[in-house]
Amino acid sequence: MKHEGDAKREGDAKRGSEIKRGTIKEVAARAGVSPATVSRVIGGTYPVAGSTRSRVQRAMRDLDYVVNAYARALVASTSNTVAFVVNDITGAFFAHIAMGVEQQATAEGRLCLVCTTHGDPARELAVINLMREQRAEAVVLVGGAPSTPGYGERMVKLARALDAAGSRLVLAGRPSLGPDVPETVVEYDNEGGAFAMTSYLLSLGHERIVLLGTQPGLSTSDERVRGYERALLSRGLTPDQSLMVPGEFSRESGYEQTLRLIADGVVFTAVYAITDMVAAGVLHALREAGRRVPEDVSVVGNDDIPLAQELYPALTTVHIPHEELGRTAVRLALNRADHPGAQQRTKMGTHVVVRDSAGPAPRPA
Amino acid sequence: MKHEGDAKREGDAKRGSEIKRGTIKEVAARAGVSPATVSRVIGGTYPVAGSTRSRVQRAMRDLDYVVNAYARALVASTSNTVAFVVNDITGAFFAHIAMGVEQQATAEGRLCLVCTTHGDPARELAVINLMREQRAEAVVLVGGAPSTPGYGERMVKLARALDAAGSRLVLAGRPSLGPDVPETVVEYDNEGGAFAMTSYLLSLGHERIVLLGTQPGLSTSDERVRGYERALLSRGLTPDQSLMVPGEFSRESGYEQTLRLIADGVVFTAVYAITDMVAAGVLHALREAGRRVPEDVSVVGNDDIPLAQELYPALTTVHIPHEELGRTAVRLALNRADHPGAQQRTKMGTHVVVRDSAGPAPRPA
DNA sequence: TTGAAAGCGCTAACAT
DNA sequence: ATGTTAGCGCTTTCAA
Repeated sequence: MKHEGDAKREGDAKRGSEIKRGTIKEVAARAGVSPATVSRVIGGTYPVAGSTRSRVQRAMRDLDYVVNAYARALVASTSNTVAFVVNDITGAFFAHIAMGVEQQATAEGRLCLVCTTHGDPARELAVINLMREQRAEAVVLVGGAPSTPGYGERMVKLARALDAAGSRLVLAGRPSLGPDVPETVVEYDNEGGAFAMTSYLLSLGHERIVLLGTQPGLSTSDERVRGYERALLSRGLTPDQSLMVPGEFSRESGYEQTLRLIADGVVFTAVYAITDMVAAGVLHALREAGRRVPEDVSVVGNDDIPLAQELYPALTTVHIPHEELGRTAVRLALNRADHPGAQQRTKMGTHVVVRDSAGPAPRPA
Repeated sequence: MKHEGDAKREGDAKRGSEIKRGTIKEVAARAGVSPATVSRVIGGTYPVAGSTRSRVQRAMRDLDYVVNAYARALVASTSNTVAFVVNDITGAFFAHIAMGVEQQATAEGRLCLVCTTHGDPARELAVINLMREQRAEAVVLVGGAPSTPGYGERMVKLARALDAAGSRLVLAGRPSLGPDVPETVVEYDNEGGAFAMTSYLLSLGHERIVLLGTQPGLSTSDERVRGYERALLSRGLTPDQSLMVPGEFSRESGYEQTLRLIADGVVFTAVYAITDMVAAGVLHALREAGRRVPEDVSVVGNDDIPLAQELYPALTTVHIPHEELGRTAVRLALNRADHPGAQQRTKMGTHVVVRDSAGPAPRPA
């Protein structure tokens, strides 16, 4: 009905022309052939006489014809579409993975659907169903997973449903749902990165290292916490709960929590911000508080988003191969039919990138 | 054929089950009603007896049924899809506009298709055609337009083609194609922002202001150049070609061009970087060269991406209402049928955000 | 090499 | 309130 309205109004404005979407039939009529022949010309995968072909092509050009992707998808029962679901396109972390996803999808001749969830698990589930309606060939979930009760089971169900329909659930940067779930997962070594980073700080002589911005229940956060604790323990240190401070993955949170730590008189010589964005806030707060980085306090981050290089001092952080991760995820998912034996679960490496924001622990005054 | 292969392999793995996508017919059979009734239950816009309704809903749940968006779109001849075409999702500038687009599209019940062009006009044209196939309700082009010869005409053709098919070409942050083109354009006041920023620097006593990163032919760049020149002229100053240096919209370019200026011995007291990213490079180069900001040199940017606040010193820049722009673009495009009189061309305001990177011009030594 | 016809899954008249 | 029928635009047997 909406389109009726459309047509009428536009009709008034432009001497009675209806909304016309050229169809294969019209092309056929104009070229004096049957629709089937036009279809064959379009498909290109079937013998058509040269003269007929050019007549048809001519007609298509004259009518400025474009195929109807829906009609085609309906009969082909494949959509050439990859969907990706992201927390927030705006964040550099997500954006770079998304970039990889889009690149690979395009390279494989697919279109990309995006949806954002803003961290809402319910919305995530809803969105995946939308993608199911769209018959997306793969649904890529980007970034850390919540672990609210019941969430896991529902995801498993969705994974199976997608699988049954010939589609695929892809987890990029989040943990597997279980051993028997039909899924493609590409993780990165969160725990290893956190372990390496914490070890690095320890090797610089730091012992009271704040881990800032933990979010219990979020996979990304939990894994980093584990790496941090493991590094401490392996040096014979006991993780101090008062040094592990929860917070959001945001600049503001980093800023506020740091000010609070200082106000509370907590003693520390290094801050491991759980995210580069958080680190940005930490740096800001320390500067305001008159503490020098890295002379008085060392600050490190995690993710190695482009911002890390721009911060002052340039941020030492854990590098994650964002784009590569996105590309791999899509590649695995789309080619699984052709390589039945191929591994559908991969973990990519991470490593510490040393810049200027961390230095030796200051001597106790 | 690809799916045949799929099915066979999966079949081998999982005791002979075919790929099955539940259809409305199966639901109907299970509920003991006709397909039409199921359709009515789904649509919800038609009277159905309570008992029948619940039987149908039961069947849908049992079969884990989801509608086929393609079949639906085919008959409804509307896709519920908005496409957006972007240079590079990774850039904060694009990402924030994209965010606005996605938000509004979602709010209006549409799905989002994304494509990236990486600045290639040919690819842009190709992508728009893809969107035409997808019958997207609106195709949103985000960011500055190239002005290669012939490009304009082809865009006009596409705008008309989309219009004829009931779709809409939307230009977000790029100039109109012409007065009689069926398009929705939401610009922002590029020239005004550049004028205001340049005036601000002039008012601080700067006279030799470098404009760094111009790209002749790119709409965004050209407009900013105009604003810069107009501000100078209105103070009786003549724009000095040697102070307008071309470059890419990137950090690296800002860095290199600044070093080159210094090496060449060009005299200046302020740098107006055409983009915040460029400004980041400028700051870096100046720091390396031992020039203090803002004491020795003032630096300002344009766009007000989040990075601007993180830079040290925090960057004075021109604010652009990115998300608002994206939202407005989609809103106008989707609601044009309901508000036939509504303006389809808008220009949003920009303004200078004063932070710490610009100060009074230094006294000549 | 080409055409005719069937049908993909759904909705929307038109009947009942 | 529900069922029947006829397509939407395309691809794909099956014939010719």
